[in-house]
Amino acid sequence: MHAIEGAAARPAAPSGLRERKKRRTRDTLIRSALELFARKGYERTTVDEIAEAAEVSQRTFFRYFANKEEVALAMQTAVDALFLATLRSRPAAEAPLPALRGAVLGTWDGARAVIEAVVPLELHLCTYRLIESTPQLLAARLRALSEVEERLALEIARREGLDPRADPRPHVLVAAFGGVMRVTTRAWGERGEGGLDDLRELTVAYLDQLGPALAENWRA
Amino acid sequence: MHAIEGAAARPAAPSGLRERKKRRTRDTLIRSALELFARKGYERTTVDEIAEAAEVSQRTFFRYFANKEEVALAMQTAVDALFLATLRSRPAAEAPLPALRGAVLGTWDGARAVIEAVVPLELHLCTYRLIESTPQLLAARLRALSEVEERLALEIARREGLDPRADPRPHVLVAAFGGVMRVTTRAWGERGEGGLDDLRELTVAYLDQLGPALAENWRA
DNA sequence: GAGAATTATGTCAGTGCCTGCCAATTGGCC
DNA sequence: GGCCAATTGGCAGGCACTGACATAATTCTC
Repeated sequence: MHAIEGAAARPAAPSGLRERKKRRTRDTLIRSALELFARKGYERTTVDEIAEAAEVSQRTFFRYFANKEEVALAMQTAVDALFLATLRSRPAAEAPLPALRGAVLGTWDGARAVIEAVVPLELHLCTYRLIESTPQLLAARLRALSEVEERLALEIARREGLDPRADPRPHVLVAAFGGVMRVTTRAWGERGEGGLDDLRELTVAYLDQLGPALAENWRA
Repeated sequence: MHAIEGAAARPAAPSGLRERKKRRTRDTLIRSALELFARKGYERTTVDEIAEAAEVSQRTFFRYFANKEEVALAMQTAVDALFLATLRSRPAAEAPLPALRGAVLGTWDGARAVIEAVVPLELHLCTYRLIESTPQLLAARLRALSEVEERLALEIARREGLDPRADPRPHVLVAAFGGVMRVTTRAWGERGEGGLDDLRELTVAYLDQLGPALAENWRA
């Protein structure tokens, strides 16, 4: 095991006993961690507790996750990979912003399956709010998002046949888009309740405000 | 001392011997830390070394800064406060986006003075790149920026007489603006060399791409 | 199917960040 | 000088994380 592999890593999964066992251990670690985090909070949960709940040693935990943050953000990372894959599958004729918008809306369906294969959906929604309310986790999440944005920008540049070093538009577009997505997630989290459908709805509403917000006169 | 106070905290600084000594200790800690970080890298510098260089105990270090990240980002925090103050001093008639743009450009001048009162400008520029290249610092910086953005959004809402809970435009605008600012800083850092003037120039160039990047057809 | 090669896991010791606690020192004020 | 309040230092300890080595489990090879 060199690094954490995306959900769709290799074309044909080796799927020996070893691989399946590793996947099970990893999933168990994630589930144990998210449950403990939801119950006692992130900072009040020690890695030792997570390892014990998953019935492995602390050292093994750190062989699966580089740090405590990584296990907390594991499902978000999986969804990020799905989002990127969805964008790549968009028709080449589509303009950049509609492609991003379409990809984000198209991701929710697949995301549900990816998540529920590991943890209950309810627990994942709890984690969203946990991240927003835990400074250290929010910081780590924002950093991960900035890496996603970088890859999105490269993909947009590729689609448009541009050199991302020469033309700032891919990075600028993705930065603006990413900013709106974060604000959306945050606003959704603050609303307290609400499921994935509400988040989807809010996403549309906020993205539609991007044009008007940049307009000179808001009173028009 | 309850918390870190902005550069312009109280109307009349008490300025007793005690206060001056505290400020000197704090500035010395920042300078010592940034020098060590620039020389040996962030992770390879221990808090003990910083404290020793500033001739205080480790315990005292943690009375001035909540953690190691905070001292690394101290100057950026000061500039953030200046930026917010600059925005507040903008004419009320100005539209949101021009006000943000004007504030960011107007901040550079004052920033130079604020910085050089504590550390050499050159060292501060080094720190910018250090942050970009140190995962933990970048994460902390992004989180701090998201807090700044929240306050910016509230200020924009106030200027426009809007309820930020009801109208998403302040948050959406600031998120897009903040995203572009981060991309700008990043691009500037990757260019290797370049001073504050280059950053200012790049800021203008990137902000001007915001409209075009959101347009449907980039080939027009 | 037995042994060899590979890989995952456990144990242990150690470093560094950070905190609570209490004693000692220092500055402010009469 | 002498009292009060604030600052500081030292110490013990918890927790995140890492390197090194031994052990146990798979997979490979014949």
